[in-house]
Amino acid sequence: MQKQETLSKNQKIILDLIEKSDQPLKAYSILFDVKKKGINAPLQVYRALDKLVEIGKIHKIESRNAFIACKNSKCQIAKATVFSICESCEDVTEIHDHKLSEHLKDFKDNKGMKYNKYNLEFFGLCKKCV
Amino acid sequence: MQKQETLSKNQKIILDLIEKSDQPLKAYSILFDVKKKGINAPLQVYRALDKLVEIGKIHKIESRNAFIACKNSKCQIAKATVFSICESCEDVTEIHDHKLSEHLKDFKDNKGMKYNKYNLEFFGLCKKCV
DNA sequence: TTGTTAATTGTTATAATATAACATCATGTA
DNA sequence: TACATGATGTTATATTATAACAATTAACAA
Ligand SMILES: [Zn+2]
Ligand SMILES: [Zn+2]
Ligand SMILES: [Zn+2]
Ligand SMILES: [Zn+2]
Repeated sequence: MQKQETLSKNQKIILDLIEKSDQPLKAYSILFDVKKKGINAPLQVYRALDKLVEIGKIHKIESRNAFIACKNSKCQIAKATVFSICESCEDVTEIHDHKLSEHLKDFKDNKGMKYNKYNLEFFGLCKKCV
Repeated sequence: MQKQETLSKNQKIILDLIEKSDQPLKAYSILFDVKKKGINAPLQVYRALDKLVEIGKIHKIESRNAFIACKNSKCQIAKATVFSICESCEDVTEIHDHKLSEHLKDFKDNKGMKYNKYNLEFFGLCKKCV
C-alpha cells in the first residue's frame, strides 16, 4: 500500500469540523459534535487527531489539550509551531514570523542535540482583554 | 496575612522529591512516592504543584504532563521557559540561552498582543540516542 | 487576646483526557 | 489468490486533573 494521499472518512469528518472553527477544539467536544455522523467512541476521534497532527493539517495546543487547524499547509511548519494564547479569553492564534522561525530553526544547544521539531506558546492578554 | 516566604509542609515534601530527580516526574508518580509521608490524595499533590509552579520552583513540561525542578531560581524565568526533550529516551533539559531569551522576550506579533510568559519545547534526539 | 482573614490541609467523589486490546473490513500489491 | 497495511468499530480501562465541602493553621489588627 502506498503512502496515503487522501484522508479517510473519519479523518475528513474531524478535519472539517476543526477547520470550521477558528479556535481550538477539545477531543471530547469534537466527539460530541461528530456523534451525528456516526463516530461514537473517543478512540475514533483520537486516532483521527493523531493522524491529522502527523500530517500537519492540525496542531495540538499542548497547554490546553486542544486542537486547531493549520492555515498554512503549504509550508513545512507542521513540526515547528508558534502560538499566541490570551489567558483571559483563551483566544489562540498561530504565528508565522519569519525572523523568529529562522532563529528557532537554527538554534543549537551546547549539548549536541539535534532538533527536528519545536513548539512555542506565548501567553498574555489580547487587545480586547488588556 | 503577608505573602508567604516559606513553603508549607506538603509543598516542601513535594519540592524535595522533585528536586532529587533530575528528570520530570508525573503527578501520580509523585503521589505514590509521598504516600509514606502522609499525602494520600491527588488533590494534595496538585495543589502543591500549582503553588510550586506559580512561584517558579518547578516547571510543567506541557507536552509530557510532568514537572521538573528549576535549577535557576535566581533569575526571572519562571514565566519564560525553554526545554529540550529527547523523543527517544525522554531526557529533558532546561535551556538557558541568553540570545534566545532576548529574542523571545522582545517578540511582538502584529496583533498588538502583550506577552508576559512563554514556553518553548524543542524535540529531537539527544547525543546518546542519535 | 480575640476576632478576622487568607492559606493550607484533608477527604470523597467525579470530571476530563487518553490508550489497550481485540475483532473486522477495505485496499493495494506480490 | 493471499498477503500486508491502514482504517474502523467496540468495550473496557488507564491517566490526568478538578469540584465541593469541612476542618485547621498562621498572620494580622483592633
Ligand atoms: Zn500551522
Ligand atoms: Zn483575550
Ligand atoms: Zn527554570
Ligand atoms: Zn535520548
